[in-house]
Amino acid sequence: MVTIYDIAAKANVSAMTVSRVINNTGKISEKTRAKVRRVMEELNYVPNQTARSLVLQQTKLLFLLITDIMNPFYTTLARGAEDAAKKSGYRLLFGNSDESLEKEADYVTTILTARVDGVLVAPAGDPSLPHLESLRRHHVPFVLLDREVPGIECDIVLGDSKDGARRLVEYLIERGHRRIAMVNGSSSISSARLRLQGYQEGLKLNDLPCDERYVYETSFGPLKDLTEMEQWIERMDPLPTAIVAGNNVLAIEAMKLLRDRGIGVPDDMSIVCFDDLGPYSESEPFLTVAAQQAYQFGYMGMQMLIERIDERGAAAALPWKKIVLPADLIIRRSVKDLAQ
Amino acid sequence: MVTIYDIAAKANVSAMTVSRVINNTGKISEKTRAKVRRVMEELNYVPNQTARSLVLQQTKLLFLLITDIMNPFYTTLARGAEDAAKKSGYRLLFGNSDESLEKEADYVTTILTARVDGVLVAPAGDPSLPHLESLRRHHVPFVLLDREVPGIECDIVLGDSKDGARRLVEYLIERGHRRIAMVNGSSSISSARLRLQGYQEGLKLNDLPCDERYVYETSFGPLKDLTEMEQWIERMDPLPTAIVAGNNVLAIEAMKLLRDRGIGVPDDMSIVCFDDLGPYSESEPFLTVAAQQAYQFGYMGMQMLIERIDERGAAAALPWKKIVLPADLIIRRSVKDLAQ
DNA sequence: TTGTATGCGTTATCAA
DNA sequence: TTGATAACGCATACAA
Repeated sequence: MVTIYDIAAKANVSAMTVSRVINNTGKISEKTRAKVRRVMEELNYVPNQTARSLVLQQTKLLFLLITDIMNPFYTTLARGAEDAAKKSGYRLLFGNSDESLEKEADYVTTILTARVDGVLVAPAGDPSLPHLESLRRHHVPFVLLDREVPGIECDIVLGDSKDGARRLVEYLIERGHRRIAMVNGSSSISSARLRLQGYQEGLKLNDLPCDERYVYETSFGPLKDLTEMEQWIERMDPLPTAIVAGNNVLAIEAMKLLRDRGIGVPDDMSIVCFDDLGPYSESEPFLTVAAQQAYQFGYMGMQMLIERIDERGAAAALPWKKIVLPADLIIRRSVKDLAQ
Repeated sequence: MVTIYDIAAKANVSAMTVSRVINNTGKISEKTRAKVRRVMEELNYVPNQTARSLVLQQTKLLFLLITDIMNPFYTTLARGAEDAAKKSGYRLLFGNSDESLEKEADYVTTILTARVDGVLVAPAGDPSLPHLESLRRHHVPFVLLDREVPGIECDIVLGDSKDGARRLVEYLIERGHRRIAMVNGSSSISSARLRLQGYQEGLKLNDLPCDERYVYETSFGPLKDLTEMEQWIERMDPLPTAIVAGNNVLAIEAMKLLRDRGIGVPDDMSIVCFDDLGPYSESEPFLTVAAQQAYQFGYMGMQMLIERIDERGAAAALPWKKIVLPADLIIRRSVKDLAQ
């Protein structure tokens, strides 16, 4: 490996002079600067970030941990985070926890040992608490995305899940739907809980009963086994006329199951969901969604994180910030108007 | 930061003893081992990978560079790479070049300075050559994915693009299509070139003319501006009865444009494409595709990479390996049978 | 404007 | 079975 000493020797200067040229610090004569530069090019020198990090105690590396790399919500969010990080001269690394606490724990280890300067985390759920405490204990600044974790105070970017879910339900009710079911993510996830609350609130505000057989709880993540959801659909009698899905993945999976049973959307069943579908949002049946501002989640979260890092060591710590982004109701064609 | 010396002091041993406990090397009495372990827990010690990498000259970190994090082909591939890396005790970091040479160059810098042990690269295209040469010059083992780059010899996992494209065309011809257009990625990308060749070959084998006005070249990546593609569609006279898309992104975008002009799929226009759509493969209109084994790309590529890393320093270097994975033709419902 | 000495946290080597 | 010392590649503080 070519080191700063190799450059120094070949350029007839000290290692320090080379270091100064690399970092543009101190005063260097143009002549030596040019000479050093030339030798660096010749030898294809690349500074060893490992050594640099060791002495500087910072890596200029940020980390984004998402829970489902197959979900357009998170990939769009990743693009936002990427752009914001780049703008501030940080590099960004990704990790994918797959909604698994175990993998999340693994990534926390990576993060800790890699000594990244900060982390953007979409936690797997409430049980992620020890992972976050671990980050906190080791003074790794982090910003939470999309999900709150009871027991930890921190900067966070959230969507207005309750409001969004309520609006989805009200939209359905306005179109004459009375039997509205919900398929949702795990209740150990704050956003899932809020979406359920919003759903229930929407029903109550319109004097509709909350039949718990119409609510099915599973995982937001990549679903391996759909037989349970299938059974749920079969058990519902009478069938609902509409289903609210807690996120886009669930909506897609539910639609597949319905289709397999000859139940078409929107003719035989209406479906709405949280989160848009990225590039696939305009595939039939043009799902009506409460679209979260995925890109902004990443972009604003990253800004908060970098702010937090830059102000590290400041006399008074800033109070924790919480950004709540509204969801946009995008009306497409997955809902049948029963009121006509 | 808690260091190995803090542990050593509190446990009344030397730093070396602590190091041995951490790494399970050398002979340690059970008593001291237990004592050291206890102190480590107490102080929440996490080894500093930065320091460790500096002395060991290896990071146990692998890198996966993809070109489009929004594309299910790459996210599925990423899952495969992740699984294979984990199996061998490596950690995996992701980067997203967005089909941009500039961002790719940036990530190469990250890779070089971060001293990762190896890289899986889906190159942006032929102009990626200098980036790969840079990796080679710095002895960073790498495996190419999905695209060849003329001028560099290395391990690589490819799809059989030419064969897949030809089969897509032949499928269309069998169903009575005669005017078949193609929208494709940049000709600076090997897989795009091969898909074009496969398309042309399919036509020629069936004595159909290759009208160059029926071929439109753009980018595989996130498309910002669709006006050019729109103009291409308008210019074609007569309209083709079918379009072959060089990848899934292009198929989706083309479909949107067609739909906006009132041209329905498959009734007014048939569409097929390379690459499946992940979770959205069963959205209407159920695209017929030449599905690549995305997960296998990642999994096998990662295996080759790790093999290469493990055998570094071996007397005789292994010859370069090339894996070509066939594409599976998945028939769904985006093609109209004109032959009936 | 340039150079010397030192330390970042860890492990390899050799000695005890 | 344990410990002292040096080294990994770089930047800070101070000296020249």
